Amino acid sequence: MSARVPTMRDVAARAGVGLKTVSRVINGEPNVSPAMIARVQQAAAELDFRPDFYASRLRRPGRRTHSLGLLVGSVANPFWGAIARAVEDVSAEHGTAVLIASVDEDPGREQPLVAEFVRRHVDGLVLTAVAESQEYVAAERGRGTQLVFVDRSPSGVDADAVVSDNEAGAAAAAAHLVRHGHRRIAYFGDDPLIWTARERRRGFVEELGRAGIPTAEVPVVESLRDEDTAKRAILEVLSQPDPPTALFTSQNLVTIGAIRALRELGLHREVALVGFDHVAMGDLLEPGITVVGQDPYRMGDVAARLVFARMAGDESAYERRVVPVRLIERGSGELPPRS
Amino acid sequence: MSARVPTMRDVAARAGVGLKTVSRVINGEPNVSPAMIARVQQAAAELDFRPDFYASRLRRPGRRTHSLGLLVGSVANPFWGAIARAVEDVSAEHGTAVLIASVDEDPGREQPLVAEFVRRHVDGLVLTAVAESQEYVAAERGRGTQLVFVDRSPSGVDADAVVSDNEAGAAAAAAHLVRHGHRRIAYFGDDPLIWTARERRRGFVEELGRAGIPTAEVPVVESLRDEDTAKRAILEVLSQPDPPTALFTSQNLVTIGAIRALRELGLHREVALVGFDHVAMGDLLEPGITVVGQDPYRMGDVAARLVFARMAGDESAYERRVVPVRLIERGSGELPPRS
DNA sequence: CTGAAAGCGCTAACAG
DNA sequence: CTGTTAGCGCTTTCAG
Repeated sequence: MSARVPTMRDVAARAGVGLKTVSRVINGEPNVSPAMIARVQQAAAELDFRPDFYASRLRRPGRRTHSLGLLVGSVANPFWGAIARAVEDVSAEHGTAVLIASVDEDPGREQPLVAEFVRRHVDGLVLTAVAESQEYVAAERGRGTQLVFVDRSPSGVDADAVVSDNEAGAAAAAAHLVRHGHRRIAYFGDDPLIWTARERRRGFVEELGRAGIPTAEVPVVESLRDEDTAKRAILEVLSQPDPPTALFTSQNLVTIGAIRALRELGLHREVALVGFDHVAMGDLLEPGITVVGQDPYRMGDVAARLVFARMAGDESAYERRVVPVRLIERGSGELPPRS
Repeated sequence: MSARVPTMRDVAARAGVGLKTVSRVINGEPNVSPAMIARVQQAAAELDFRPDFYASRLRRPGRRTHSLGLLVGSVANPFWGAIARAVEDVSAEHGTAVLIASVDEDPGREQPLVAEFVRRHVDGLVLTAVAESQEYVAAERGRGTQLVFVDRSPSGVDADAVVSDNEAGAAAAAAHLVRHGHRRIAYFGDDPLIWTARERRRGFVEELGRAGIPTAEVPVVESLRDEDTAKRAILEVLSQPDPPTALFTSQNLVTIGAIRALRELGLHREVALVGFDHVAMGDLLEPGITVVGQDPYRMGDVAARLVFARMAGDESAYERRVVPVRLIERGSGELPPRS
């Protein structure tokens, strides 16, 4: 059923020339007479010949596949979608194809997915670290695969990483709430196994400490990984005696859970809220949602350019590039504490 | 700098066996003594040998690369993100890698991106049609590449396609607004070059006709491709004398533009709105946004399963699978006409 | 300028 | 059960 595909040999036969001449023409190598070029091109066109990308790779020095492996949390999440799009765009500039995979937050899937990329001989990797250690990548690197981590710093290995300024952003959120008069501020975060979650918690709690709030007394709820768990946790905290007057949510799904919880209790104009990362339409809600905005497209862009630089031979020291974040006031974070 | 990678030959030498024996062990072929298996596996482990995926493909019947090309509008858009995620998930079940690319709405990019996928010998393609004709895919199919279109039906070629029930959804929106008493209802849509935009307009306008509204009098504004253009167009229509009492927006970005325009004019509780496709947080706005909800994950899932069936040899007639949509009432679409 | 020979890393086909 | 030989489609090397 699947038709036989013409090879270079077929083209050579049809054009009545040697195999190597066809190879020269197809690859645009010099030192071929115009007449030959024409004959070969015609024969190739007549057969609709397409060179076998992977066969040609086999004998070429460097053996590049001009492809790149991209491991994201989940493409279905707009945050990762923006990162993916940036990586795609930069890759397109370099004639490089992008292989994509989503790990979710399953540590066990990270290494197999990376191994799969490597098996396919990608030239570079843009990775999201979800496992406890990324030590295993050393072996891949030893084989000449360049790699960079995005969004989260790796453990157990020295490598390039492009991350948001998580700590500063969370600290800014804390300072903002304190400035608006809050003292009882609760933290709702993702799984502390995730690097960003730890950074944000640290930035947040330490800033409260600097503001003179005993850090031991800050309510901290963690391991919230979806809207629903977050919503339930927040409902519970708010229904206890002497509840917090302000909330900080360390991630967009948690922020959405908080919004839903506050609405359900009718407290969305009473309890202040600052979220880390954008929430869609956050400016159109009542009140608008104050967030620490990240720039995922920028992160993806920087990360991709970094791998391409490495692939081009850049051997300077590994670095951590920090992409700034920005507190965006939209109402929910400027609510005063309830009497 | 990039280290030399061990080959099967190296493993054979180290284990003191023939090349083919190593091949057998690596591929789990039968008829190898346990002792041999152990020796080979140890040698392979010591060298951290990994078979060359593409070299092995070369001599294998079928020549499968176990990879799939996915062309979406843009991964940065959650609609396509969900489709991409579904395709990824199904592909993972089949041990197949996903190559991804975004076309935006640039008709000129479609064919080159598909050609690039084909050049890399993907086994199958999941495609979004943005060019005027998809006739060119016939050549690819002739080479044994299976393909399916998603979201939009192709032109000029008979092929599998998975689409939303655009016409019925748009008609349902029109009927809903009529039922709530509206007669002057405006349509705001995307570029009519896009198949879905045409289908939705047709479904919408024809339903109004059936309701006895002269279709020639229905205000139709098209070619709105982003929030901003949409917002401006809607502001303009609403500021004219005798403005519509209800709006239908045929796409999520246009819907968002409409929401912004209505807010700016303070008319969000006066003018009814039904949008096609989900808008994030649409249920939390005031009023909630009534939409015709699509199921992009489902579309991606069905499309992916269809290509895999084709790749497995299914040669039944090409079909168009229609994924149902659902009108979700949330407030904005149930507003009565202003006096 | 052109082409024949060798070989990339691996698997199929065929002997032992 | 094991190994040898040929060859996948192409590029390199090297000789005309």
